[in-house]
Amino acid sequence: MKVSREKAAENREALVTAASRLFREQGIDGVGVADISKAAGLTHGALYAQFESKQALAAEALSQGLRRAEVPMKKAADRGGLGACLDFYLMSNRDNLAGGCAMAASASEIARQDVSVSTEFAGGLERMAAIIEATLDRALPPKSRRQRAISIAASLVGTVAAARAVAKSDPKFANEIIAAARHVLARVGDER
Amino acid sequence: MKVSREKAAENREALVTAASRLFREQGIDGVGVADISKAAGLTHGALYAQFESKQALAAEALSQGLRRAEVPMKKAADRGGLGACLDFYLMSNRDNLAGGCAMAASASEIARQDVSVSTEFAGGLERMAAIIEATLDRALPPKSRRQRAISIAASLVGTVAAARAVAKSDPKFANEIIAAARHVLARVGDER
DNA sequence: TGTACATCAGTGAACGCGCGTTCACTGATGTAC
DNA sequence: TGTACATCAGTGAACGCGCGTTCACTGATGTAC
Repeated sequence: MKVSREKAAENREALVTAASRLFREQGIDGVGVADISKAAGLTHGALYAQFESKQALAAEALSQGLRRAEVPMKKAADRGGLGACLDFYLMSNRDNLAGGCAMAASASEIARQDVSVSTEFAGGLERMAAIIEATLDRALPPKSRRQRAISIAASLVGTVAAARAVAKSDPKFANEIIAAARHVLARVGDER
Repeated sequence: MKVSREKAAENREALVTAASRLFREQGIDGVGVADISKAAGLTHGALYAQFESKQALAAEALSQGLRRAEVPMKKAADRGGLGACLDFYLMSNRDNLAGGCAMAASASEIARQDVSVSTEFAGGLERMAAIIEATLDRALPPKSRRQRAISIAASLVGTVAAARAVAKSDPKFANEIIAAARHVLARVGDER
């Protein structure tokens, strides 16, 4: 049956939020449309009334998930600089894999998705680099600042992805990877 | 029909090699047992005569792929130090995604695989860190050398995974990520 | 304001498809005598 | 060295299952008069 425009908008939001969470927990290929619809309290038919395809939902869910995660990261960066920003990203991902970074959760499967999903990933990485760049010494040449920021952003994503990959067999190694990144990447920002 | 022990060993090797290549090209979840068997010139039944499951094959394929890739990386590290080692890894992965690093190709889907696959990934990352550590200044404290090596290894994997993810929508950004990592990670090794 | 009706978000059965895995069978291999 | 036979790598049909997507239908919503 038809529902009010307001309710339909809520349902759409619920689908995006459920997809965002499930994709971060299990990756895009690891979650089916039935899982997502069920988590949103709807049937899969409703999903196709709102989105053209699973890929279209994936692009929107990735976008929402990344933009939401940027807010506290930006806050940490503004308050405590690069170190606080790195700490926030690495610690929140270590302690909460389910609610963690969507880029780290899906990096190596993006190439198999629609180009719109890749576009959202690229935008997320670009904005993450911008947050990091804002913490770097303003005396550094702009080119160097951008290089460092991009490299730190990609390294953070890779560090969390790698830590999660080894966590299944060797949780101590996973923690060692996170801790090493904390020390090493902070120095990348300080160095002249 | 039965084949000679020698031929059976060759067939097993062909399955592992085909799986290793296909997994690097398309990820573990992106390739089916039919694809692998066909690429090895066999039927899927032969795969199950040699391996207990797709997961068992995946673990062996990951192991083989990583060990083979370490040889030229170690050579580059021995000859040209950290810079040459980074260049080799980043350039060979940028120019040959299909034949590239199995860790970068599968990082974010490892958590969904059997623990044996995670174990192989962890071993590969550990050995990669060892190759990098051997290029670092021997005057540095051992703890710092290991931290740097692990962080660089995880960063390299993440850099290539991120570059591949954005390459589908923004190839120029992909190259920028690779180039930034070249400059920045080399300095992580030099810095006192 | 009240009535008639077109709209369309959501339901749930059904679609074809490819997945990983199983299994009865084949027939060359390799062993026992 | 030659013969008889057990072994077992490989074949290919079949299994159940879950996938993403489609579609006829429902019925409350929201519009037109």
